[in-house]
Amino acid sequence: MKRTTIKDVAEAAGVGVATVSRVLSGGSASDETRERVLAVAAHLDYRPSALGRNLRQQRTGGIGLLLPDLTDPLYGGLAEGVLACARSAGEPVLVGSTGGDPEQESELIGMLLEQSVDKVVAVPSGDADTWGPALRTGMTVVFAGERPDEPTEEPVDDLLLLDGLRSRGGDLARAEGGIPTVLADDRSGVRTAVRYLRGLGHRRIAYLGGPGHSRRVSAFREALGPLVDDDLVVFAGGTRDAAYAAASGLFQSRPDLTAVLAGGNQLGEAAVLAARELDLRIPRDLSLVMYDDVPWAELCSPPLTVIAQPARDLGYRAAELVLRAGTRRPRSVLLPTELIVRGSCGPRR
Amino acid sequence: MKRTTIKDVAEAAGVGVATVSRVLSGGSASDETRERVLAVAAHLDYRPSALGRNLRQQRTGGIGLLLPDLTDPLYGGLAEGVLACARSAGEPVLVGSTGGDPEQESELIGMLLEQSVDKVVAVPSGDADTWGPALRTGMTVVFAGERPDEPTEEPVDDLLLLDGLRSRGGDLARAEGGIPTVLADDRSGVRTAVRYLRGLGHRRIAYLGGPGHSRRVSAFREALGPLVDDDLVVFAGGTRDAAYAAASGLFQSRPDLTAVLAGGNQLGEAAVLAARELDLRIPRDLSLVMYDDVPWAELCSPPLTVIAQPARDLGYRAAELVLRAGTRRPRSVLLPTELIVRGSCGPRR
DNA sequence: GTGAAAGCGCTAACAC
DNA sequence: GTGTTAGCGCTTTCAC
Repeated sequence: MKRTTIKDVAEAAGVGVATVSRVLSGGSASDETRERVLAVAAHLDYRPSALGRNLRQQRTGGIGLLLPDLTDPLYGGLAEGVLACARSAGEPVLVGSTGGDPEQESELIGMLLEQSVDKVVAVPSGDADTWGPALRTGMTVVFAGERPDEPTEEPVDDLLLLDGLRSRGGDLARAEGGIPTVLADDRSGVRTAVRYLRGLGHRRIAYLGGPGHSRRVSAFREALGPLVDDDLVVFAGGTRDAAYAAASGLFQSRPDLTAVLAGGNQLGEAAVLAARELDLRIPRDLSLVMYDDVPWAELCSPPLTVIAQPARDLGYRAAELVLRAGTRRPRSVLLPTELIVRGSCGPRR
Repeated sequence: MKRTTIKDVAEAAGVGVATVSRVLSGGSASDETRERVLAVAAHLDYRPSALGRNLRQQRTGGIGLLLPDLTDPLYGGLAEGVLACARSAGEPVLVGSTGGDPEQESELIGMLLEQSVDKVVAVPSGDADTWGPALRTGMTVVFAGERPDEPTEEPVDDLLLLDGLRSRGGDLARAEGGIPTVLADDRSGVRTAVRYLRGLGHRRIAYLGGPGHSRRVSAFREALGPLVDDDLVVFAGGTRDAAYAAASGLFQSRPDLTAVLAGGNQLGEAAVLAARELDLRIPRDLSLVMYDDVPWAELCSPPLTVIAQPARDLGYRAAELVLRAGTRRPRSVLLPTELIVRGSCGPRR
């Protein structure tokens, strides 16, 4: 099963390969030639080989997408966004699932490098060490949805708010070693949620977090101010089991808490399950706000009050950024979150 | 930012390029040379370019993955399976999301062709027409999770049951124009569910289906026998809205039905929502069995009784098949389903 | 306007 | 055991 090459087309059309190449990439050629070439190409069902082109041009085109887990609807949505953008640009997308493990992430970066993929959108799991090699090779990378935890998390508003609603000082790029990032506005999302909870009378509010939540946590601390109780800020590993264990442990050790903010949908799931197991009624005994407006939040009983992030947009914008890089100087972007009030929060009992 | 090539390594190691190539692909070389080459390669952080190799070898390697929607946890799980298998084989994966639209599917196939990807795993949306071009070009394709509807659906057990539990006559490959397929055992899954429902006393059982459900429907009809009521078998398009409309319409037009089998998790979601809207209590007024054991099924109230398909395995096995093709003669595979009884079904009232 | 030819990074013959 | 060389399919000078 031999593939039709540019040479075949050239021969069949009685022209040189260069002419075919020109015609197909919109270069100049006499109308007559162009027509003939096009006809022949169509007739032979010719498809230019991306392999040959890319090798020649020293750039693969195509964008890599690395994320922790395709099973999580948040990342699924983000992936859909990336795919949508890539498709409209005619670029193929190479995906890898890291399981939240920096080591696997590192391996996958290696694989992308090997494939000469030089544009990557990632929901990062590793830190600077993991991404160093990629950057050093000249990869264009854009982080989406999350960014690596930083040793010292300074409470600086260093992002450019989307739509120019508000321009903030500085540039995230610097802080990130030059990696543009598309994030949901966690600070505002968390603040809104905390205010809502406080408005309901809650004072003992817990944060149930996962890996990479330093920004959310700092926003949480900031929003809660002097009310923070460090024992009420707990972190779970990346797995469902770890999340459940953390939630269950938290609820058992601190029966005095009256509200929880779950930093992600898997954590929310764990919280619901753990609460049910311990016979804590939501929202009577415990108010719950969950990050991510996944479809089941509405089906849950009671329907869950959530902080919605624009999953798909996160991916779309990141892909845009990575494709535009070089043309436009990439800037980080903050996308708005929304508090969707449903039925999982009640007044402090 | 120039990439290190095999030539650089060769020069730095004082050997020819062929030697480097040999050493790196495990060919023969003297211990001394091998060591030196390896050392130099490591030192230069050399990564062989897949581009060069693939062009030379006339096969891209890498597998394409086409599915309707990454947002659906079923497909997410399937994708994870494919990725896991591909990774252990060191193959990159190119994904495309078709939105269930044959036209987009067709375009994406074209893109894969252009990339010289010759192995693809797909949850197909289109039919023989859509996949013809791919096959004609010599692509190895394996369908997973679903297969194109066939004009005449004959109730023949033409699949090889997994684990040799039971060997069935014939070979799906023929019926599918030679395309091996990895499916969940819908016949048995549906039969089990229907029996369960009938055991509970239900007689007016509806099937809420989506695109590509011909196998499930025929299994449903078979399991229900003379009890089938054609008005109780309804189909929705691929969107959430369509699913909701279908569910709502069904419930309103046929208040006499007492049980529903939703043929997919989005349909199940729609059914729960529509029932709630119409103030039908589950399971008191209406018993529900849903296809796919998604995480939220357990969080729903009441927790949903489901037919679980091994999403991840579906993908993993399909990837295995597509990678092994050529070596082993590909055979279609049926994976078992499981009825997980939770709280969404009750006795006929 | 068009063709010939170089060469992208790699592997597989083929010589030595 | 190792080096030389010829392409894989394509784009891109550079002559004509």
